[in-house]
This record gives sequence, structure tokens and C-alpha cells, in this order.
Amino acid sequence: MRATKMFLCTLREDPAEAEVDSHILLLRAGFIRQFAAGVFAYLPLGLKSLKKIENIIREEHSFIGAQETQLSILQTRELWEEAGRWDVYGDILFRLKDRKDRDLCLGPTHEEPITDIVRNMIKSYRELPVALYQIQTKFRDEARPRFGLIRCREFLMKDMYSFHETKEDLEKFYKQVARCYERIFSRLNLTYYKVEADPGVIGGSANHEFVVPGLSGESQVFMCSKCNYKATSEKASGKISEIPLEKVEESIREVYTPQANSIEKLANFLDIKPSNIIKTMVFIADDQPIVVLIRGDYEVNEAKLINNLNISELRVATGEEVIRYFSSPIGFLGPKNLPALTTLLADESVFTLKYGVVGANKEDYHLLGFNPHKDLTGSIIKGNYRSTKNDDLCPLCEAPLKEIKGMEVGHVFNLGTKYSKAMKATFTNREGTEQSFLMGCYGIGVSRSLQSVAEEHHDENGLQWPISVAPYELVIIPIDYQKPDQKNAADQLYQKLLSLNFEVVLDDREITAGVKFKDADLIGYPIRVTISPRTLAKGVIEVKLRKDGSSELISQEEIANYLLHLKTRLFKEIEETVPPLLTIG
RNA sequence: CGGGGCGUAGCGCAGUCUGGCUAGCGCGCUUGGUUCGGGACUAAGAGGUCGGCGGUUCAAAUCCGCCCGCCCCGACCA
Repeated sequence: MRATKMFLCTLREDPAEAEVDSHILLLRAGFIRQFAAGVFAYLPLGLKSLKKIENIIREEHSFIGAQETQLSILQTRELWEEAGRWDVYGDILFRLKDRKDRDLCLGPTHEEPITDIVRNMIKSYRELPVALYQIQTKFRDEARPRFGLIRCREFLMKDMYSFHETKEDLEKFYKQVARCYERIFSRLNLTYYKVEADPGVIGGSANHEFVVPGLSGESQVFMCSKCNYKATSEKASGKISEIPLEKVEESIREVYTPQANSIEKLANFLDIKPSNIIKTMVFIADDQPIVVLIRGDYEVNEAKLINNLNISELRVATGEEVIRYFSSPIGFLGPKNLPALTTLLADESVFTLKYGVVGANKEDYHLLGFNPHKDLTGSIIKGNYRSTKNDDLCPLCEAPLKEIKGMEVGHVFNLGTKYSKAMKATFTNREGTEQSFLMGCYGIGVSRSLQSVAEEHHDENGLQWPISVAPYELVIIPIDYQKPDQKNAADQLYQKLLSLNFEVVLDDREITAGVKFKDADLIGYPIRVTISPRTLAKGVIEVKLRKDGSSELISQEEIANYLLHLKTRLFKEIEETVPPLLTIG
């Protein structure tokens, strides 16, 4: 491609709308353009890179026998009601009506349509397993779109759904897909972690997230500092590291604690550590109040509560609700003398205390010397309801866990029969009886991956695409294309490289060399070839790598051959990081 | 949804507090000339519903009200 014919629109200055490096650079280099919050257009360069990612995904999916489909974006309310998600999905679902006033939505994910297709078309175990995927635009009305392509309302996703006869077959395929994902992210040259995750509203049992580090605020992951354990904050089950013992009061005694209505104030007032306090939290779970006890230095993890209680809706109770149900203001609530039949849950951390401080159920008073082992009466549901924190201990090897911020680029779910049962998707098994499909679903954020690669591969001058994702592999920059000898050399090399199937840009613009260099750095072509009168006089041409700035002078006769080898080498460096395929055993 | 910031030429910004000539600056763009290894120099130009609507005023980018949009933090989040 000649630069004079390209849709190049690089920006000299950082756009005000972006703050994250990768977002700024994708805008500045002319890869994307924003239309509304979380809504983007892909410009020619961006689309080229996006297609590279898509094709890597297609190739790797073909290796595990998955077939590409394209499901409709527009979906009906009826289909969504079958699996019970029309109401559950809430505001995130883009809803619309057609001219006959029928309810429709724009697909945020495609479990329902795929299950509908398979239940109608697959009737026998002989046709299983089946794995279908699509690379499709998804719509989610996110509460807060942010970071460019990272959290969008319209975005590109690869989603795959698999259908199996047996649990074993599903588990085997699940592992193959996980490996498929590892291969894809390796080929994108992304640093990623495969971590145990929480299923959320998708449901099912086993599931793993693929997380790339960086872009804080999106996803929290806990990694063991010693072994291989990695889990998201909703899932991580860190062991409690600190078991405090101080100021032991051995029997219950009421103390006056004016205005000490928070853990911090109470700890200061009594001069003890937060870990010596038992916090009493009230939640409204499906319209019923529940009380959760937890040690003062931990936070309640709502996702864990939801999963443990098998409820669909959970929120923290308001101050008025707490007074209405328990006649005590927030901050002075405690487990002693609660109304009978109160659902009472206690996090394991509470039982690391021999004696702790609890609310007295009246304003400005707390109780010292509360013994959770003896003084907790009635039925208590013990469990892990706390968010793991830094330096909690690994559940596998007890080394300290460390928190990292990351971003989810892929997720694999073992769904079991959640959707097939709800949607009556069955087949006839080899015993001749009807059975629900066992399902898996597997997603990759494609547009998000594009920005993740940009986030990991850039410097202060611009993008540094790995060759597998770069919109073009190489740029030829003649210092002055108007000079016949440079023009000849550049044209000749350009034609030669085109014939060798290089994806190459010839920067034939009539501008100073500096601008061409700056643009090349910003756009991030992996290889830059400079045609200069200085080197031409010596019969050589400069070849420079964007990723490390290294350069070499190559003779004009050797240049095409050299570039061919260089390109092969760059691809090979990436391929060497790709783990082997898992073959079906 | 709560908190904060912003909206003036294609892009980045000043001007708003303290109302007052024809709304500025840099980059980019157009034309001519000189340049050509890291966003050149020079001369001449084009380009604006000051986010929108309403109000106050002799006079509004500037003050007041309502609305819209974008960004950041939080809540939320396959």
C-alpha cells in the first residue's frame, strides 16, 4: 500500500477524551474513532489488526474442530424468557420494540439462540459433540464504558458453545478450549494468566478467566507467590493469615462507645486492632434480611454470598431497614439477642477469635468479651463470605497471596445443563432415553484483546505491534521520494516485497523524513526500512526493528532475502511461546 | 446511580472568576518559495450555531435555570 493512497490520520497531540496509553495511541495512530461513550468505529489500520486477531482465533478454533457460525444480533424476548434471563439481565440489555410493538433485544451473549438451534437440529448422541462459535458484535449497555475498547457498549466478541453427551467429554473439551485460548493469547504476544473464576450470572460450575495484567480497576486476581494458584477476587479462598489475641476479656461486658459506629472509629476508641472486632452486616437477599458476621479487618464478598445462598438478588440494607428489622442503628448491631429466625451467617474469620467485640444492639454501646464459639446461639451458616486480601495464605501451599490488577480477555465456562434444562434441549442417548445436553461456553473479547496488545506493546513514541497483530508488517521510508535514485530503489524494493507476499507500506508522501519516522513509530510497524541517499551511496539499506530499536545495514542485493528471514524470525519468536495443542485422547 | 472534571475551528488549549470593540493562540489544512535522517522555515490565506434551549442585561463564550454529551473515581460488571 502506498501511504499517499492510505487513509492515514495520525494525531500529533493526545486526544482529550483518552487517558489510558493504549487508548490514546490507538486514537492518535488512527486505528479507531469514537462516536459515543463505548461506541467505536474501526478505521482501516484498526480493522486490519482486528482481522489479524480474528484469523488467529479462527485458525486455532479449527484445530479443535469447532465450526464458525453467525447468529443474529437481534433476538426476541420470548427466547430470552425461556432461560429466564429477560428479567435477570436488567439494564445492561439493550431493549427495543419493532413496529408491531414486540420486544426485542440486541444480543449481549448468545446462549439462548445457540441452544435453540441445537435443540432443534441435534436429536441423537451420534451427532455429538458439537462446538459452534461466532465472531460477532455484542451489545451491552454498560453502566460505565471506559478505557476505549476495554469496556464498550458495542464490542466484538468470539463466543463458542459446545454440546456433549457426557460430563467427561465436556470436561475434556473444556481443557482443549482452555489450551486453545492459551495458544491464541500467546500468538497475540500477550502476557496472560489463567485463573479460577466465579461463574456470575452465566452460571455453571468450573470456569476460568484469562486475565492480562494492567489496566487497574477492572479485574482483581490473587496469585500465590510460590505455587501456581491464581483466582479472581470473587473466587479466591485465601486462608486467614492473622490471628489476633489482645486485650482479652473473658466474659461479656457492655461498654459505652459513643459515636463509634464504624470499625475504624471503634478500633480507635477502644485502642484495639480491627481484627478483634466482629462486624455485623445486614443484607437484603431476595427481599429477606440476612445478617452476616465477619471479622472487622475483612470485607463481605457479595458474589460469594450469592453463590452460597443460591439467591438472585443481594444488596446492603439501608439504615432504616436495619432499624426496622433489628431496632438498632448500623454500627451498633450485634449477634446477641437478635430476633428469632433471623438468617445468620458467619464467616470463618469470626472463629479465629477467642473473644471479640460486637455491637450491643443499642446506640453507643458495644459488648466486649464475646466468644463466638460459645455465645453464638441458634442456627448459624458458617462459610467463606469474605473478600480475600493481600497476604492471606494460599489455599494450596499457604504461601502469601498477592493481588494484581488485570483485565479479563477470555473466559471458559462449564455450564452443565443450566440452559439445556431451562430450554428443554435434549437428545436421545445411547440407552435410547432423552437427556439434556451438557454444555460449555467460551468467550474471547476480540476488540478488547486488540487494545490489550496495544497496552502491553507500546512506548512513549507509539505502538509496537507484534508482527502477528500489526496492520502491516513493514514500512519503507524513502528520505526524499522526489529524488529519482531514492524513488527507484524504494519502488523496486516495494514491488519485490509485494511479490514475496509482504504486507508492506511505501511511505511515498511528500513530507519531511521526520514526519514519516514519527508516523512509523506511532503506527508501530514492526519493521522499518529506510531508503537514504547516505546509505544508498554505500549500496546498503537500513533495517530497523520497532520493538527494540535495533538496526542493521544490509546490502541492496541481500535486502529482500534478509527481510524474508527477519519476518520468519519475528513470527518464530512468537510461535516459540505457544504451548502445544491438546490432542483428543 | 453517587462524587469530581470538562464542552470555544479538524486536534490541543487560552479567554469565563471580575459581562463591553471585529473571540484568540499553537498544531493541522490551502497556495507560493526555500528545505529534506526524527513532527522544518517563510509569506499569504481558508476555517467558529463559543454543546443546546430558555432567562437576566443597553450588551452574554462570560451571570442564572433546565437539558444534552464526554472523561475520571466509586457502585456495577461473562
